[in-house]
Amino acid sequence: MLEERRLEVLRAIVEDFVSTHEPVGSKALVERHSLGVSPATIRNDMAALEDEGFITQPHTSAGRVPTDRGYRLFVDRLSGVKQLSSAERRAIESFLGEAVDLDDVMQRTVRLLAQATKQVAMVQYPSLTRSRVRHIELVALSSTRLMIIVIADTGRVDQRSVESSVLVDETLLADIRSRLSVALVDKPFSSVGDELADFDLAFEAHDRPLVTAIIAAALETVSERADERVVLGGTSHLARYQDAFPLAIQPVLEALEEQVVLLRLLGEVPTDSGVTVRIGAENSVEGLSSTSVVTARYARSDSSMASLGVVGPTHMDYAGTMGAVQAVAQYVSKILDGQ
Amino acid sequence: MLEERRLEVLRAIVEDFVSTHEPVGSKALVERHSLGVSPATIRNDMAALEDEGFITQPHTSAGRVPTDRGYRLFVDRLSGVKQLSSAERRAIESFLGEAVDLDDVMQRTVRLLAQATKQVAMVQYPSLTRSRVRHIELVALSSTRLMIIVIADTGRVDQRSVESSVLVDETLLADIRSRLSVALVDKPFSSVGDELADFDLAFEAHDRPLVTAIIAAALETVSERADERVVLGGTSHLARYQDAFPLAIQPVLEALEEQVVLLRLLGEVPTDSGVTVRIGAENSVEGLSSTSVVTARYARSDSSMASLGVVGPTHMDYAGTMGAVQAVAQYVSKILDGQ
DNA sequence: AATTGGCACTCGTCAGCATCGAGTGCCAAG
DNA sequence: CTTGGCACTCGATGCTGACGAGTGCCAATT
Repeated sequence: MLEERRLEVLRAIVEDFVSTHEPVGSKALVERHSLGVSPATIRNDMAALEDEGFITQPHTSAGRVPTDRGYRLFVDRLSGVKQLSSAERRAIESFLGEAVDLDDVMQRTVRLLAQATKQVAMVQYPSLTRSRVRHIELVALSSTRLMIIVIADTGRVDQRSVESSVLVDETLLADIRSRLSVALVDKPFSSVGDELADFDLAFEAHDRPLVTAIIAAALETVSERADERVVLGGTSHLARYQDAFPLAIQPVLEALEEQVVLLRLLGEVPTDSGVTVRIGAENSVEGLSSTSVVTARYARSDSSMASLGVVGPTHMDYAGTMGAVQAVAQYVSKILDGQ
Repeated sequence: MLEERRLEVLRAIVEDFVSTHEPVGSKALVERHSLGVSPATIRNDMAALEDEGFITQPHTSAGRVPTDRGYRLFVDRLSGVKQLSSAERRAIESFLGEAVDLDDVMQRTVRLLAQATKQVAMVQYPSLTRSRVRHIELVALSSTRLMIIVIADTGRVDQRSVESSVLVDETLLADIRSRLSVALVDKPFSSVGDELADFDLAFEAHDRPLVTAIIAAALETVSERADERVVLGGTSHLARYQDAFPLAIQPVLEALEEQVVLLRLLGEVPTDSGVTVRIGAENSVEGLSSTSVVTARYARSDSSMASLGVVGPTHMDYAGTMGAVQAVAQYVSKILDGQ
C-alpha cells in the first residue's frame, strides 16, 4: 500500500516534470493527480524517494526533479510503450512506401522519426555482415583507375576506387570480374574474406599487382569501417532546449557529428528484442550524459540487421518516444522486406 | 583624405567587432588602431557612417556595430582574401589525398572546411549535368525487383530500384543492358533524355512495360532532383554563438536540414570565378537572415562542376573564411582531377 | 503505524532603486 | 577640419526587501 503509492508519486513527478520542465512540489502534485492524500503525506513519500535516490531537489525549497535512477525505474516499471494511433501508423506506412531506393528509405526514415518524436533521429544502414552479395562489378574510369562496386541483396550499393600502377587491360578486367562473380555472388558478406583468400593464385604473376589491389578494395568495401553508416536528422530540435536545464547543446552536437559515436549508440543495443532506453550516463558517451537514447532494431525477415533511434533530453516523453521508435522500426523492416 | 579615413574607421570597426563581438566605441578605436586623430574626430566619422547606413548602434550610448551594408562594403573594398599558410595548405592536401573514393572526398572536405573555418560547412557533390556516363548496369535483386546503377566519369555512383510487374527475364535484362550501354556510355548526362527518347521502340511490345520502367528510373537518376546532394558538417560550431547576438540557432539548423535550401545557397553562385559572399538578407533564405554564406565553385579541369562553402554569423572573419573556402575548393578540384 | 494540519524556516525570484561608466552628440575654440 | 570639454543617455551591476513556493518536523488524530 505504502510502497504502491510511492511509485505512483514517482510516476506523477516524472510525468509532471516532463510536461512542464519545472521542479514539481507536493501541493501541485495532489492538485493535478487524484492521489487521495494530503500534501504532507506526499512530502513524506518524497523524502523517502529522495533517500533512495530516485528524485532530488535542485536547491532547498524547490520542488523535486527525477534523477537518472528515477527515470530508469519509471521506464522499467511504471511506463508502458504508447502505441501510435492508426492515423499515425498509416502516415508512416505511406510515407515510407513512397521511397524509391535504399538511400531514400533511410532518408525518409530519419525525417519521419525526427518529426514524430520531435527529437534528433539516427538511422543505421542495414548491416552488410548479415546480408549477401548480389552482384559485383568492375568499371574502368580511366586507363589507370577503376572502380569496384558491390551490391548487397538489401539493395545497398558500396563502391571504392582502385588505382592501378599498370594500364588496365579490358580483357583481364573481364576475366577478374567473372571470377569475382563466381567467387562471391550469393555469399554472405562475412565470408568474403575467406572466399578471396587464394583468389590471386589463379592469375599470371604479372597480373597479380592489379588483382591484389582489387582484392584489397573489395575487402575494404566489406570491412567493419565501411559498414559504419548512419544518417542523422532533426538536430534543430536540440535548439528547443537551448535555455532549458543542463542541456548544453554544443557537446551534444559535437558528439553526434562523430559517426563512431553514433555507431556506438546504435550498436550497444542488447540483442533481445524491443525498444532499448539508455538514460543519462548509461550511454557511455561523453557529452551525452544528460541525454537519453531510445533505440530499436529493425530487421528483414527474422535476421537482425541494424538499429535506429533518437537522442533527447533525459526529461523526455518516454512512452511516446518508445512507441514511435518501435513503430518506425517495424515499418522499416516491413518496407525492406517488401522491396 | 576624409573619405579615406572614414573607410579606415569602418574597417577598424568591423575588425574589432568581429574579434570581440562587442559594440565598439570611439575611444577604444583610437587606442587599438593608430589612426592619428582624436576620439572626437572618430565620432564625427562614425556619425557620417551611420547616416550612410554602414553602422548602427544597438542602443543609445553603446558603441557601433556594422550593418549588413557595412559588411558588404568591407568585403568588397576593404578586405582581401587571406592566404593560408603553407603548413595549412600541406595539411589540407595530405588530408584530402588520403580519400579512397568520392564519398570519402566529400566527407573529408566537409570536415576540413568546418574545422578550418570553425563554422558550418557544406559541400555539393559534383554535378551530373556536366559529366558523362561511364558505365551503366542492371542487376536483378529478386524476381520482380531490379536495380539500375549509373556511374559517372567523376566516380559518382547513383542507383535506383525498379519494380517490375512481370518476372524479370535474365536474357531480356542482358539485352536491355547492352543496348543501354551502347546508347548512353560516354554521353553527357544532359543528353540522356534525348538518347532514350525512342529507346523502347527497339523492343517487343510485351517487353515494353519493363523497358519503360527502366527508362523512367534511368531518367530519374539523372534528373535535377537526384542531382541534389549536399553534405553538411560542423553544425556544432553554431552552438558557440548560443548566447551571442541575434543568432538564434534553431531557425538556422532548420534551414540547413533542408537539402533544397542548401542547394539554393550553393547554387545561387554567379558563374564568375572566385569566392562569393552573401551577407545577411542577401541570401534569400528565411532563417538565415543573420548569417553570411561564403561559397566557391570547384571544378575538374576547366569545366565547372559544383560548389562548396560555409555558413556563419555575419560577424565572421571574412578574410580568413574566404581564404579557407578558396583553398579548399582549389584542392578539391585538384584531387578530383588527379583521381 | 500511517496520515494530517500547523508552523517555522529556506532560499530563489522579482521589482525597485541608486550607482557607475562607457559612449554619444554638440559646441565653441584652435 | 580637428579637438577638448561637457552634459546627457542608458544599459549593466549590485543591493535590498518583499514574496511565495516548497520543505522538514512535530504533535495530534484516526
